[in-house]
Amino acid sequence: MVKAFETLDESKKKRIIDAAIHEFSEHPYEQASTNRIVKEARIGKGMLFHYFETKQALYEYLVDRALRVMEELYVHYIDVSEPDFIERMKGSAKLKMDVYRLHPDLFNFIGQVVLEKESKIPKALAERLEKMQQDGMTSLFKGVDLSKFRDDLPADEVMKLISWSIEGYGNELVAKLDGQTFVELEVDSYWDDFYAFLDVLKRIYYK
Amino acid sequence: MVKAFETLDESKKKRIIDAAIHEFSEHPYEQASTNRIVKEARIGKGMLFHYFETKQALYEYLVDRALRVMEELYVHYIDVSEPDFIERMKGSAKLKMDVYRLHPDLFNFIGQVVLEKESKIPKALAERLEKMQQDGMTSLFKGVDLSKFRDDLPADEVMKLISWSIEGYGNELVAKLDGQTFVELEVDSYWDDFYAFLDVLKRIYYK
DNA sequence: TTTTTATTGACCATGCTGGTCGAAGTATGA
DNA sequence: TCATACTTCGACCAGCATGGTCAATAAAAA
Repeated sequence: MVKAFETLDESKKKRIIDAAIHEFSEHPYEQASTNRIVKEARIGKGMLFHYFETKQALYEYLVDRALRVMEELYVHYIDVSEPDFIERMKGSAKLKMDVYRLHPDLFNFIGQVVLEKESKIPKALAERLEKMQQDGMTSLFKGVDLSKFRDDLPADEVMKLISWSIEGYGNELVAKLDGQTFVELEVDSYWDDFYAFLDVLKRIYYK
Repeated sequence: MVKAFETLDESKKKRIIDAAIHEFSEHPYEQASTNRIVKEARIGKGMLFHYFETKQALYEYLVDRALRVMEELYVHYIDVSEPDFIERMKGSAKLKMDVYRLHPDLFNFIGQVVLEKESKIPKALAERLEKMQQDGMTSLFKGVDLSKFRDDLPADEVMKLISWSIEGYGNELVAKLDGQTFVELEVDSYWDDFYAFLDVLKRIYYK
């Protein structure tokens, strides 16, 4: 039962969750292996199935947990009051980065859950996931001060163009950094470059 | 031996290649199943291993073939003489679409090959693949008439921004069309929209 | 008819799967 | 000290899918 799991050593609990999230973030549900999970978590196979009745139960526990973490973060940290679109995107990028630093595997895990063709999660969870995606979308685009945009283009087109540009910038950065272990000091300079890039976007898309 | 395979009925040969490419485009090497391949190709298991000694040999044959097709297409159809960057991107998008229409699974297959972590292909093939990616990149960016660009931004930044915008546009379109079977007639209107979008980009990034 | 070639799919050893369970270890309490 | 309860382990299970083989057959050629 999950009860037994909840009253566990905090560190062992973390080890198990991390191992499981890691496994499920790298393989789709069917391919994810409970054997690898217990190995990485350094526990016996029996324990995992003592805490969680089935692989499926473990998976649902993880999805619920991941959603909880994300909901928490989004509610607390997203600044919907910022009317400047690009500034809002900046905040969102920072949030994303923070989450990534705090929970490296969480993003990929949720990504896998979304990708899953035949959804392995019960309807209630699926709906929470959907809602989160929806909310994330609207919180980025709603209540923006459109008057700042150049007015030879529809505002929604401008916002799309800005998002795509930022996305492209991010992808390029990730590709460039891939494999590198980046020193703390350098990080700041990456942010500075990013801010400069955002200023370029302002010059292009703002009045 | 491959010899036997080459002298095969053209239609059966195609059935086998298509089935194999399909399988390898949907699963990474290890997960791809020879059983599914022979089933889809409607041949006995024995035949596959009569034509190709091992799964690995089949895989290499397919990679070689895919590279050949792509090299052919790129050489014949890319217009490196077009100095207008956005027009060149337009051509590239059209080419991509044509290839996709002609060989739907080929793109995904090559994608899988590139993704493969521990490369399953011998060095010679890997180098050809690398070269193709390199060439594709340079053929897009080399010899462009930079004087058309607005001059308050470095030319390479402009080109990146344009590429990212087009990529974003494409992704959105694909997401929107996902699952729909699109009628021939509608396709033209999608292209029209795309051309209009390219004009917007010209307005933004050209003098 | 005989010989050669093309083709099949049942079969094999192997390896991994989610899940079980008896046993051994540890803590608690009398 | 002994007995009871709770953890923890990993060998083990049946099931399934894998890449690859090969004896048997069908088709074609001689």
